[in-house]
Amino acid sequence: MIEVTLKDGSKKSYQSGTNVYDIAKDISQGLARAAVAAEINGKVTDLNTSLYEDCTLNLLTFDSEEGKATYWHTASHIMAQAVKRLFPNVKLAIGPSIENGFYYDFDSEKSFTPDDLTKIEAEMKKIIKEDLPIERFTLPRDEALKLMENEPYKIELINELPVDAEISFYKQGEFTDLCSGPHLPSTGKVKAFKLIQQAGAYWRGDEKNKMLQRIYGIAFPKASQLEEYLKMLEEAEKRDHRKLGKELELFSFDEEVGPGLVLWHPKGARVRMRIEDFWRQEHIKNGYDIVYTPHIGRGKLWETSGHLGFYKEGMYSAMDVDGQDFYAKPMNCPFHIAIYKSRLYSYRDLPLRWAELGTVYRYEKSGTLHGLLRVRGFTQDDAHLFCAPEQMPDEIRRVLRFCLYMLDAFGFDKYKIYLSTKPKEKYVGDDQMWADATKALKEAVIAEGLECDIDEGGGAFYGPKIDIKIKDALNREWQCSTIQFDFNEPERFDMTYVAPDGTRKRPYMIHRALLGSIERFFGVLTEHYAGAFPVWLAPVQVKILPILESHHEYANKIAEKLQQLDVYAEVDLRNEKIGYKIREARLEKIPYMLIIGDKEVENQSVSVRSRKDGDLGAMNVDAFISKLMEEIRTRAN
RNA sequence: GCUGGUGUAGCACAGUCGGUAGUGCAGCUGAUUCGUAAUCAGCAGGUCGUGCGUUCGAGUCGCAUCACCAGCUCCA
Repeated sequence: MIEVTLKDGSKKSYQSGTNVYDIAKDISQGLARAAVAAEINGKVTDLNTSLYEDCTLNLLTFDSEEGKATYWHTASHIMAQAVKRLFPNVKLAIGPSIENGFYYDFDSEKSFTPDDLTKIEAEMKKIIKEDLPIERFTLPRDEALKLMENEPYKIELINELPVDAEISFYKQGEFTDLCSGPHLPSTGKVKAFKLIQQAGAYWRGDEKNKMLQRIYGIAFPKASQLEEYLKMLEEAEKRDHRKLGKELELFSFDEEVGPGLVLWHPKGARVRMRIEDFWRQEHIKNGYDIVYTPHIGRGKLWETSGHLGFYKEGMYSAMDVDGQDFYAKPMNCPFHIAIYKSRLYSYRDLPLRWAELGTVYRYEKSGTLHGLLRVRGFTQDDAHLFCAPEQMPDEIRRVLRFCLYMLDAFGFDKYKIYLSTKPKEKYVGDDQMWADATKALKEAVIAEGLECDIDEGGGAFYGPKIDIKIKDALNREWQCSTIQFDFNEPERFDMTYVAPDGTRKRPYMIHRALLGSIERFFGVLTEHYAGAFPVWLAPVQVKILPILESHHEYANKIAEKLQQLDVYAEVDLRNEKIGYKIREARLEKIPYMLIIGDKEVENQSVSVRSRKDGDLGAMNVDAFISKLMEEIRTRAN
């Protein structure tokens, strides 16, 4: 007999060799039905694992992260089995679970059409109905290779497994796949599923490799959960900044102007100006100076900076100016360095913090453009910090704190921080510099009580960096803030400062963007607020709705008063019913509506309707104004 | 750039078997003078993304191209 300790701490005895699934049934039929995998002594494994020793056992349901992963992984195997049945010549690559569902990559002569996906779905339903038991087995390497002799990608994977690795397979009916598991006990466990889309994907994510056919899917234990998920996607679509940008007249693209080139409409520009005004104010408060630099620069500059060597594919081709090459800037740094180089700086002048809302142009592959989130011309909220080595750790902490303050001001409380360290091969600067800089970055993150993912070797060749990514409506991460060391350019431009001992020393240079690019930031911000910007950012902050023509004069007077206070106020003078005007103002997501009728004119008051709380009743005009101004001043969310 | 999909009025969409285009909203005009999410009527609006081809005839079929959408790769 063995003793099994359950999650709640209770212990039960079973015959050695008892299957986990049977234990689940012994605990309760409901649990057995809901269980998808088991955690034995902390290790996630199949439900039909037999136990031979005392252990702790935790039964995982779909609700757990591991449970979902197992469920989706099995769904991907079912899909692969269906594809193999329908298209026997297709070769299998890999098919993992992902954050939202699963995919499987196939090497197929033809790509799958939407029609094929329907057929595959039908075949999957059959496989689920067959309720094939899923069995795990292991093989020694030579036998494993023999078994997979017709699957070249699997051969490649087996050959790369460490010598001592256990090579496991999962078999369901006629279908066997190399897989470490775990899996559901049988195919019938998968209930509701849907194949979402087909897409091309390079083998191992490398552009140089063959493009495979990937099919994405999602699965749930209940049909209602699938429906809910699909509904959630629909809801997310409503928050899409591209859709809102059109509806709220914030920005547009024009085919004739060119892809990835943003046209900011008056309403979008109003929001942008508020962002930029705030940004400028805060930079001045934080010890920055503002600089302005040109949009193009001589070829020589980009040669010195190294951009023509390392970043050429991101730059637009040269324009001829009096027989010389000039390039549109993909980055602002060489110009800021040029300002630095215009005179001699002493250690007493450091640190220097120079910021610019610098508009840059970068060539992005056509397939990567995405609304405001990836464009070809954008304005970075750029700054460069030049400091002495001993000032560096302090500067990093400062800039990180500033960064978090900015994100917080815009209501972002969920983001992910990545720390990228020295690349394995190509890099500049000595190891000590890299170590110091990386340490400073890491300590700054820790000092702020935050966590970060380490992207080992993911730094640029010129220095380590911290990136902060924010998620869009569909949960996709977009890099906004970035703090990057640069060991390259100070060297290339031979930047120096005079040290206390009179010698020339090389300053540390740090690139940083807090919002990233105004375009991208505005895009994620729009999705974050679902277009309902807080009062301080709203393109129309107050809309005044007179009921009758006789109220127009008073309404205009209030609008004027608000405009004098730098408030975006509009009056709806149309000959429409009040309900209609309110409906439109609501669709425009305007934070405050002032309804003006006989009563208001008589009492010199306004009836306030807020976007958030509805009808607030009548209010003295000055009382409303001070409430509004306070909300703007505090940038209430 | 690659794989697949989409492109019809300002916006959201319909358009059968190939027979020269419709609906709703918005717009304009008129009527309506009204208190917290849509008053009524009339009018106007389109080289069906663009080009070439097949056909007696193309929004519809084929090819090319541009743009957009999802994903891959890349990145603020």
